[in-house]
Amino acid sequence: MRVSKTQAQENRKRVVETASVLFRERGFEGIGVIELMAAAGLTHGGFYNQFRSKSALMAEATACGFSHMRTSADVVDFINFYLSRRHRDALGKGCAIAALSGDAARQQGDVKSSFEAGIGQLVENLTAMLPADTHAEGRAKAMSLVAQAVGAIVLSRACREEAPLTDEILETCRIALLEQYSPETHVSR
Amino acid sequence: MRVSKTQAQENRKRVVETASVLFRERGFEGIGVIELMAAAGLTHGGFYNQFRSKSALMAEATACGFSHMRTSADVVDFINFYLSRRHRDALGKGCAIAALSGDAARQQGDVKSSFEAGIGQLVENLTAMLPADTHAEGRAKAMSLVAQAVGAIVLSRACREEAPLTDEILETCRIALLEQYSPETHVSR
DNA sequence: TGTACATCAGTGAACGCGCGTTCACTGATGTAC
DNA sequence: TGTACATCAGTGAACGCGCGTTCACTGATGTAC
Repeated sequence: MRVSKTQAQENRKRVVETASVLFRERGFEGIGVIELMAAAGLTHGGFYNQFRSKSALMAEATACGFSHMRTSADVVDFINFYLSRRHRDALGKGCAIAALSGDAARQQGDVKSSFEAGIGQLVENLTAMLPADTHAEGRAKAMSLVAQAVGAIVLSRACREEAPLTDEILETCRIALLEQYSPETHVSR
Repeated sequence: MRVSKTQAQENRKRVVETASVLFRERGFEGIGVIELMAAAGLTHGGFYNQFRSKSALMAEATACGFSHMRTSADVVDFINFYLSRRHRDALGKGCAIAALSGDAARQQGDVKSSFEAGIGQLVENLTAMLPADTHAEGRAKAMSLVAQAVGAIVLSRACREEAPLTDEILETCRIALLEQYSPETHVSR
């Protein structure tokens, strides 16, 4: 059953978006092509009409999991969102960097390139928000911030949800980051 | 062919240690029972004499990838080692927290418990090395440090090795951490 | 100490299963006239 | 505008493969006498 070109485009887009969520939730190896296509309301046979391989979809789907990040108004906003229980618990809707960096380390160049772009963009966005004498200084600050934010979420997620450590890491790092990057703001504990 | 009890103990230990390295290198899903046992010089059939399941080995093998961490003499030592190219590139011999936290988030409670213990121990070790007025303050500092260190390695590893970003993240965070946690020491750039 | 036998660490074939990928087919869409 | 046909997005069976796990078996170890 052939489908109109616009319909086909929409289907393709839906596959990428569905994959983006499911990869973040379960990892690249945690979801297969068949289940993925079914989740997008299609059967698996058509997959290779649209994508060269599963790996190609990984690269494309990952790239689409970064864009959400731009919604933060300022650094305080970003820190409070990124290091929140809500973000930690919403794997599929959260930051792809935090959810998939570990997996990315074992993937091919195309997937890693997506991550470089995503990390680079996040760092740039934050650089623009941070006060600094030089661009280099701002960029260095942004990079430290991102590393600590990503590290905190990753560590927090590696703990059982009933373990006190999972919240302790998140809260401790959130407060530390607010004090470091926005010292004039009152830190709510 | 039965084997002496001490030999059997040694074999079991070798399996755990081999698994510990291979899991860090390839992830929990990246290596199977058959290849794993072969790497330890055994065949796969005996696996279930020694372990309840692959998942049980994951928990045990992970725990054994944390102990290396205690060799650092002080915080400067730790930071310079942890955020080094050498550590980043030696996945199998490096810190299990950095190598497997992403995978751990999708594992069962037993594996996560191992991570909690590993993270907790690393934080404690660093707390003892950091100057602080109260234990709570030292612990908070240690946690921030660990989050940034782990985040930096994870992000660095998600980049292609030829991408400038991979070294930039590592060096930027290393310098930032040295300045934060050991301000009196001269930072070598 | 020597002999007979039970134990059990390790072997390797086999299990069902889900994976990524291929392919002949279907039938609505898009196009040439 | 209407008709005939080529295109190709999507279908679903099938492929080989490697996975985690099971199990009947082997034969040296450990033990009871």
